[in-house]
Amino acid sequence: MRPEDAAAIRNLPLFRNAREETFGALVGAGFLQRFPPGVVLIKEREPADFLHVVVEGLVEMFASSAGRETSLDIVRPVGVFILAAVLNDDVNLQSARTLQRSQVLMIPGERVREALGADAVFTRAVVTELARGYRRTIKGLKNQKLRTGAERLGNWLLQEAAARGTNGRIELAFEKRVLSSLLGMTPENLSRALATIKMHGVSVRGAEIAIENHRALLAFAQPDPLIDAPE
Amino acid sequence: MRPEDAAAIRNLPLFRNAREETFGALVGAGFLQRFPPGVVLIKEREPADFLHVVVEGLVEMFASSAGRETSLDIVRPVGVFILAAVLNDDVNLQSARTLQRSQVLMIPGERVREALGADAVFTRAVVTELARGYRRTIKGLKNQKLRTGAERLGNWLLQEAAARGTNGRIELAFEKRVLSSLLGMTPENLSRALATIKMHGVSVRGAEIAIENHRALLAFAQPDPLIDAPE
DNA sequence: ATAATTGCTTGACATTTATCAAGCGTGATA
DNA sequence: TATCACGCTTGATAAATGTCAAGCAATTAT
Repeated sequence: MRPEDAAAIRNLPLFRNAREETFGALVGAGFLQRFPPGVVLIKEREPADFLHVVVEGLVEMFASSAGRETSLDIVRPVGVFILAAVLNDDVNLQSARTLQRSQVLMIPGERVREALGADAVFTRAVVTELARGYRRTIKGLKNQKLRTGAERLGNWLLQEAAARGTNGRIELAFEKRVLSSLLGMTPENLSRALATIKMHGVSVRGAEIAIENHRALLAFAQPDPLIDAPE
Repeated sequence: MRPEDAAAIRNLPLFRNAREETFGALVGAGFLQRFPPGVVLIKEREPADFLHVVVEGLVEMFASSAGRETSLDIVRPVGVFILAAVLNDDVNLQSARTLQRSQVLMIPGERVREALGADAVFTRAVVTELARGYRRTIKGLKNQKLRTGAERLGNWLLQEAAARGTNGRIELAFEKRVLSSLLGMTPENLSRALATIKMHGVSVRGAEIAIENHRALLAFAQPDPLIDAPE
């Protein structure tokens, strides 16, 4: 592991204030692996044996049922996934696959659960991280139940633009079909939603999306901090 | 507080193995209050000052945005709500209102956060409870994104019947409009979904619903443990 | 360079869900 | 008992979303 990667992981809220031995034990027991795009890292229904940390790249969380599939989250560096399943030593509710060439640190779940008993500061960080993930998911549920597809798209664009601080210019880091699934619609409907949203201050050319008229998009999307503010 | 109520709370996974002083400090600092039906206990957007424990009755968690409203969960005795917001000392993402005459224990959030540092066993229980709530919400999101309204209804009925062990006979404990909102549809559409589902082994008479043909309902609803199993 | 693959878009249509309006039935109230 | 209020149901219609099919455009492979 490159020192800068170790530093980035150490800087995660989850590890930032953990004792040095805790961090060492967790990362020391972990495997840092590189994966090409499109690799399935974990499958729903299987036991959550490892806590995963996305060090580099991009990972899609998704789930299937009765022949349908949906994307639930995109994990960017440096982010963690299946923490809840690991802590409760339970099966995965989601699958994960790489969207780009990615580097992932896998820490044995057993070690994570051990660390809980040994390091109170780490435990407190786990509580905070879990609570955050919980609240993120509640926001996702509200987003899904209270909005139409086009509105979800509009708010997603506003969030992305705000997160990147790139003055309303967004370059999609993954396929539109993934975005459509994340937003809870079909690829066809994302195309149409993008067409609709062009009338509300957005321009689209391929993977390049730009918010030309911020005010107009705000009026259309009606963002709500209790759904859209980063958790 | 009646001794049997204290015992019921003590028996919550959250408190079961906590140290006696922890439990005493938390419950001692709390207020046990009775409310008639329809009372709003907490409002979204407001700081989460108290951890709430439903000792008796029934509480609906709901949220609004841009003029729309949806129900997110029903909390039964003995259940806890807004744990995540309390732990992160953040605002509520949901509102809560009583559906029946209810008895609610309110524990100051400050005390809960203090107890986190003082009692490792309690902290571990908080981690487990949070992880459980997290996973429950992910299941809710999958339910919403991967199914039609009628399918959600079918699976809700199967869950209820299984939870009560009442041989497929379900008596609704709250209005159908609440159920419709919980299932992510309008009251009108719940009526239609109930009509549809009569063709799949279910009979309805007012608030009395019965699964007459379990096999047929299973075939229609296609329950999935990764969505429907209790967490 | 050409061909083939792939993802995206568009159109036509079906299904699902929401909205608006009217009517029904039960339980509460006078 | 009669009336009223309320929640639920049903019908008609509209909006949102999904499906199927065809075509387009950019990228990849040959």
